[in-house]
Amino acid sequence: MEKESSIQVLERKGLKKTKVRMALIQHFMMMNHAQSYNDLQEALSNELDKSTLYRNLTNFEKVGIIHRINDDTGVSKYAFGEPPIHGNEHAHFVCEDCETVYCVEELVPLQPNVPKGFKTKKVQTIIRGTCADC
Amino acid sequence: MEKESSIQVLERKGLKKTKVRMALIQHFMMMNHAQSYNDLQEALSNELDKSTLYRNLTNFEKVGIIHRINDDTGVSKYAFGEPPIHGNEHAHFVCEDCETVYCVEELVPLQPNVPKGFKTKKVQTIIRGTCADC
DNA sequence: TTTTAAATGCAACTCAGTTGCATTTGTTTT
DNA sequence: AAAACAAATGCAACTGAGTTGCATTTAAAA
Repeated sequence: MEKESSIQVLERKGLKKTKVRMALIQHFMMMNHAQSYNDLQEALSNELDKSTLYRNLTNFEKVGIIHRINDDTGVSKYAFGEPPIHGNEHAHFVCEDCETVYCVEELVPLQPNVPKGFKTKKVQTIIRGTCADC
Repeated sequence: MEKESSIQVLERKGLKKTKVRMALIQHFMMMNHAQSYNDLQEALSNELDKSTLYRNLTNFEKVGIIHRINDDTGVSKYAFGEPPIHGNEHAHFVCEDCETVYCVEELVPLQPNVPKGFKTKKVQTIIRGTCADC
């Protein structure tokens, strides 16, 4: 399975191929952990407008290029790849030392029991601990 | 097992018994679902100062009267009771219709497998679906 | 009752994220 | 290849959650 280029990603999703988007996608493909707004700005030398970046993140999430992760910091982070949907679940590991967020395979798909009348649609898991670098 | 009063809670935790705190705790004890800053302001007729409320929430959380919950809205919610610690886990149910957050018993304590070098300390679970009222 | 420390209220601030609008760029049509 | 169109960008101003410093009040201790 060949690795897809940023251009191919944009074509496949039917989005315009702009410099900003290609740089963003290339960066996401390089990183093995989730990126915050600030991480991305820094990676792109702070040359990018705030609203442009946020709008691209929103669009990328909508079409499934990236997915948004909510750790406990109150700051959203984004990682490359489809959002975890039913049957394709994965968990997020938050390092308590360096705050880095990684996507990890979710092996045990837990079936929580909920009160009567409640219907479970999906389950999100956040694992907290220390990462390999800390 | 007798139900504890708000005064007793504050005494047990070694906190000063103020009107604001008693009103807050009484409200938390009444509600069966998590409360946001706005929920609490409304419940207290918007008579309370912003910083006072936030400082009390922070203190209550620190001593374990309430625990903070992070759903995906970016707005913190708080629920009565000890925070979920290891051996005392519970999950949070977020209704996708009304955005209400409930604490539910976590029956299956899942053991996610993480990459080599990663150490799991705790696992947080968010269940999404529809609640009994929706 | 006086003293002391902590809780409250107020105002000003920070920081993430959003919105409206003018300009530019990528893509489509002729 | 040029014109036309829609979507993407940049800018500025805004929103809303949460924080901080400081003066005043209140609960608890002496």
